[in-house]
Amino acid sequence: MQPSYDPQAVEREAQQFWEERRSFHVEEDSARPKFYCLSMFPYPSGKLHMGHVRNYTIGDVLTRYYRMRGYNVLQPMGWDAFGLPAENAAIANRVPPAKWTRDNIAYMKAQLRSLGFALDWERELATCSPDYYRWNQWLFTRLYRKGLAYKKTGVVNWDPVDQTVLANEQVIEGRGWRTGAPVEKREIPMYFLRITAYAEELLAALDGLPGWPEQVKLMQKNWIGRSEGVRVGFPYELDGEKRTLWVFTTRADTLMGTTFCAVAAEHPIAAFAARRDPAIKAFVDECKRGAVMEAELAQVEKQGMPTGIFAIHPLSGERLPVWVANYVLMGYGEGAVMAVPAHDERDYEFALKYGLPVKPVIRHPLGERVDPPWRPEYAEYGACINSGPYDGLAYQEAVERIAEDLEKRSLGSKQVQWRLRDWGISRQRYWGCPVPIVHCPACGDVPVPDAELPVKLPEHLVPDGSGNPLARMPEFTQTKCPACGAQARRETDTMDTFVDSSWYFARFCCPDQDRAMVDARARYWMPVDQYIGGIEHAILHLLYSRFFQRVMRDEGLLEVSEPFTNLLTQGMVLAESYYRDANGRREWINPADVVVEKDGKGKVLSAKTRDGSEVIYDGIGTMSKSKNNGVDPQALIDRYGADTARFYIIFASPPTNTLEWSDESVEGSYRFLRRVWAYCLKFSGAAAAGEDAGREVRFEIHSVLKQANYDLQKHQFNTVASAAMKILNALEGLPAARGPLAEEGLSILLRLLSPITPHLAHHLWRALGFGEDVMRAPWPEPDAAALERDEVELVVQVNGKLRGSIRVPREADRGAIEGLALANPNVQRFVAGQNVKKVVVVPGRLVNLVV
RNA sequence: GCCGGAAUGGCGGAACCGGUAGACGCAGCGGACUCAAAAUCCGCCGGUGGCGACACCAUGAGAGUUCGAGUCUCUCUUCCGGCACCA
Repeated sequence: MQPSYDPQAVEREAQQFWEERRSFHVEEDSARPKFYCLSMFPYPSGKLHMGHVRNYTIGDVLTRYYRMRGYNVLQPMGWDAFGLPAENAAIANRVPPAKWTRDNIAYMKAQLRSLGFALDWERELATCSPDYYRWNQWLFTRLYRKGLAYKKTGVVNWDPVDQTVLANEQVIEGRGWRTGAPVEKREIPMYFLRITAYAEELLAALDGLPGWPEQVKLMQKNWIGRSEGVRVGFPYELDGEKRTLWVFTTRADTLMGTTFCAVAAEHPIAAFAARRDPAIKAFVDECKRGAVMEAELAQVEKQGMPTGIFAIHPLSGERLPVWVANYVLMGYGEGAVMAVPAHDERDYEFALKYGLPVKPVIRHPLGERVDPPWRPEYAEYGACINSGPYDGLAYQEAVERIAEDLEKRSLGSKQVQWRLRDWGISRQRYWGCPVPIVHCPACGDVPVPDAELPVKLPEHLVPDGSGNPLARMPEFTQTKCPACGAQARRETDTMDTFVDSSWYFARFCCPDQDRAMVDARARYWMPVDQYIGGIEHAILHLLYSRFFQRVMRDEGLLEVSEPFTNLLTQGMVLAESYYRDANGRREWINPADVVVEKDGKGKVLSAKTRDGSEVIYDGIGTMSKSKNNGVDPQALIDRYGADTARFYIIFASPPTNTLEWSDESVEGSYRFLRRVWAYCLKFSGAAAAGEDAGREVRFEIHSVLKQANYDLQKHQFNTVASAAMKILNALEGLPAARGPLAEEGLSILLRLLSPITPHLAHHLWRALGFGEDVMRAPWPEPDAAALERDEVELVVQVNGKLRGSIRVPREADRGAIEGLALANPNVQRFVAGQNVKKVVVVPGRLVNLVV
């Protein structure tokens, strides 16, 4: 053995060993249980960031652990390679997105290799490859023919100066990121996938996912948003023509309290009113300005205008004014609401602002009156009042009766409403998968036939920020109609990159299949047994993938309905940020360049740059370019090696928590690995002693191992790293450097470490002669005999407060325990002269005397 | 605004079913080794009081359930993630 730990040499040697043996290549094998372990594939943004390293380290720990437990483990890797950043880079550097993307992939792949992940690189795929995206196109044409893909208008952010559609991310405070021009909403034709057709199933099936975190299931449930209510029609007249204004409500019991109706700015009534009244037109135009983000819309001040149109209450016959209001969303329900100010907070605020009547119709916990300010009790359920024939009815009954009465008049019925909207997949961008449609003047929209797929994206174009360069390329746009052969124009929109990532996990099972989207191998590997990725994907990506899995199932491509059996959502990686004032602007200083001074207790006194100028601490937050607080994983690997990086990331925090970066703790992890090396060195050089003392040490090692195995099941890997430290501490306490117990303990330690620090464990396992390949050794299990004890320690409490402890034989009965507890001198002090009313004995833990 | 989380020493975290709060590590302090430094090793390390045995306080804040609450219930505060075109 080398006298000191040289991570670079150890890692080079281990990686070479694995590569020569194709250690991570797997095939279908019916003799062993399969385990498909998948981490979310990266967007090739340039270089790995710490979040990637964390994600893939967690996945790798699981992969290596399951391998050692005897599973046939698939862990693949690929590239989510289409997307906006490549176009931004193209605009900035005048490089084609294809080249930029492929260069990034090459660099990041080398980084992933240097981290020693047990990845089957023979399955690598990139979504920007025609071999991959042709199956997006193929599936799209199937869905189009089934009506599960269709065209309608959708709303986009429009930059009037660049004449370009902007992503939400490109809208900064309501303005275009490059032009600074106020962004407008614009309606354009787009293709949609009918995810709502699967809403019911996507919701119901959440109950069958015990391996998913409750919080994610709850978020998806709320996102899908099933609500039962009543669709209500309010008749009105426009230019003498009879029409009905439809609304949806979950509170039909409050229908008699409706004092006005409100419609979204995009609603036909608003459009009509705007045509005859310039003031309304100005207001509607104002509502249509600004970006499409819901978070922004929900926070603007509630505003509205009367349209001058009146609708008739379907039951009372009252004339109700119809308003346009900015808080009504066109995308949800009917784009119109019945307003019941007495029992809805938003309606109440609006009514108060514009002097509209408030009519209480529910007896709420505070009584029958509704007086300002708004109280949440006003919205609670209660018996109907001021509601004519419905007076006295409770919620459920009132809804039934009102729905019946509406149905008799053909002005409503009970209905289920979903919050989930169909998925608009058209993007007016270049670097994406072309939508395989041809527009023919005679035949309309014609899907591209299978034989002509893929519709290849030309790779040499360089976008400039205005419009889609594909649209300016006649070689691409001009084509023949596949149906009639006439001159036709090819669609230039590309697909949302979420389409690419909604089925890549199935393609990893058979990436070389060129005749079908997936084959029988996908039926062997799917579903993914363990999926690992950021919590930020809890809704969109995971819901789209569940949708695609079902679509592919219904196409006969896959058997199972759920793509991911178990889900682990990792926390974000955070870092401190520092800035100094540079002429009124904040100049962000990378934490690596900041020297922090602390007081005797470790509290931060001051922070300075290396050249001595004072900087201001801005707290802890996600690593971002804007705050210049990113820690480059490469610097870490170069300095300490991959194993230290991996160990630190696992040790610092449980996988689901945020991880706060600390350079000092990295140093501590490195120190531990050096200690492991030093101990092994001492062990290898020592003569074997016959016996080493230590029933206690053996008990310690095996109980730590037992706990570590339990923690692995729970995916609490930080305490597994702690367990490795505890075992080393225990071994270092042994009198002899080498003996049977040292040997046993070391073999446990190295196997326990091997999923976390695989290179080090690989090297030491071989160097100490335990075997050829630690990955092929069985996972260590605690020895029941080592865990047996004759005596146990019990804590003694008086009235729940700790007063002492006693040692009792393992088999001691209640009476004996009670006697020993009372005999304890300190316990006596607190019990003396008082009646013991009750004695609680928790076996193996404590005795509580209640006096 | 709506939906979902989180909060424990100076710091990251541990505490399995409601049963010894602070495992393991970082930082800090003291010491050994050294000409010196680094590295390494040993000891201390939530707060207050006490020579000490020990006592009291303490898991974001406030209430509640319980023999016993970091853990369960309610209210609140702060921070984080998502909100459909960032991925």
